[in-house]
Amino acid sequence: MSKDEVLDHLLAAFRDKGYEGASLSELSAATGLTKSSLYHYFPGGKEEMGEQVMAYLDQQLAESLYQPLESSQTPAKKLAAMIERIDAFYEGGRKACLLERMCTAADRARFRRPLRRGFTAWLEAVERLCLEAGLSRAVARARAEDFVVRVEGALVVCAGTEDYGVFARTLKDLRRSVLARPLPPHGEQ
Amino acid sequence: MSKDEVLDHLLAAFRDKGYEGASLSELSAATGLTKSSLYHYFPGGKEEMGEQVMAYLDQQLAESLYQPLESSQTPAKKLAAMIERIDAFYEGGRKACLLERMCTAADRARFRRPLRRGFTAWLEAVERLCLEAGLSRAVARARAEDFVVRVEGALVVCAGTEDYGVFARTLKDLRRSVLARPLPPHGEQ
DNA sequence: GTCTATAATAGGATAGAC
DNA sequence: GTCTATCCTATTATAGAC
Repeated sequence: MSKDEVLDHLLAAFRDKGYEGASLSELSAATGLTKSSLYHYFPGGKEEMGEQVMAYLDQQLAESLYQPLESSQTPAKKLAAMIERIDAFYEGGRKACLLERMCTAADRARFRRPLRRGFTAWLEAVERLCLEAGLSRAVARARAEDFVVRVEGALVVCAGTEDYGVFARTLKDLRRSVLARPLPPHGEQ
Repeated sequence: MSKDEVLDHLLAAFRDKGYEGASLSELSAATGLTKSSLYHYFPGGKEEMGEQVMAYLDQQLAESLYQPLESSQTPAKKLAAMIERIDAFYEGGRKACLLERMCTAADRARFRRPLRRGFTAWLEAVERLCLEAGLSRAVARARAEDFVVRVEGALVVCAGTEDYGVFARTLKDLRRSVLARPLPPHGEQ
């Protein structure tokens, strides 16, 4: 079995159970490898597994989410494509976000940097797209932040309520609003 | 020590470390009680602690967040007051949400119901406020969902990036937008 | 109601054969 | 590279004294 296949299974396990919630026995079952074999791949034990899984996710997201944003398509089409990939990646809100799950274990120093890196890579990718669509730096930054905030929040609310319509509605609204021209503020009663 | 004081400390521990991440030793240290004393309060062990902590949170939120929404103030003032309490409760994004943390442990049947209950109570409270402000049922429902989604998402992004400005900006935008009259859609390039 | 002491188990990790 | 067998520690949980 290739390293990437192992990482795929570990990623799924950490994402479903959380870092502390996924025991070595479960990680062993998830990969089909014995604990000892896991230690062959990851001499640093569970922490190294978590670390490498985060690096693996980072690479996966760069390939499937961020690089397509650098293509020569229109910003609107690239936004729609990214949102579609996000929907598929999180299976319509049924799968949690690894980054969110790893926040719980952020007291472990090894995870703080990759965590921040994971979020900022995403934020910056969306911000670049907004800039390309002609939004100002300040608006682009705010829209990117709102985008990531709402995707993460929708995943949490889906997990808590088991109402996966939340994710669909959130993505639909983001598709509509992220690149829209900013409006002058209006009276809000 | 009163039961509520014990629950306060347990709530903080579960919120900071997550359900699996908070060991009995830590819960013991957090409360100042020995493990055995904890079992006196919670014969069902750690699961019962988690269960009762969720019920305790439910009651706290009802008192401090939802009941004030039933007062005779204007909707705008009640919204501002709730957002201020949310800001204080989560310490400007520095404290996680217990509900979010418990989602990881949702495979334990005992937590699924209180989790859903916790989220729906919040959703319904905001929805009632939106209705009171004259929004249609459909818009009120969507605004409430967006409200909870964005608060939860902002907490996640804060935890991941350690940039607590995200929480402040999210709350500021919610204060402005939640009760605003809906606009007719406009061309979005 | 709080403690000391201890059980029983599961967790993470290692040694060494093949 | 994968396995069996094993170690040590931490974890959840209980018994029983005060």
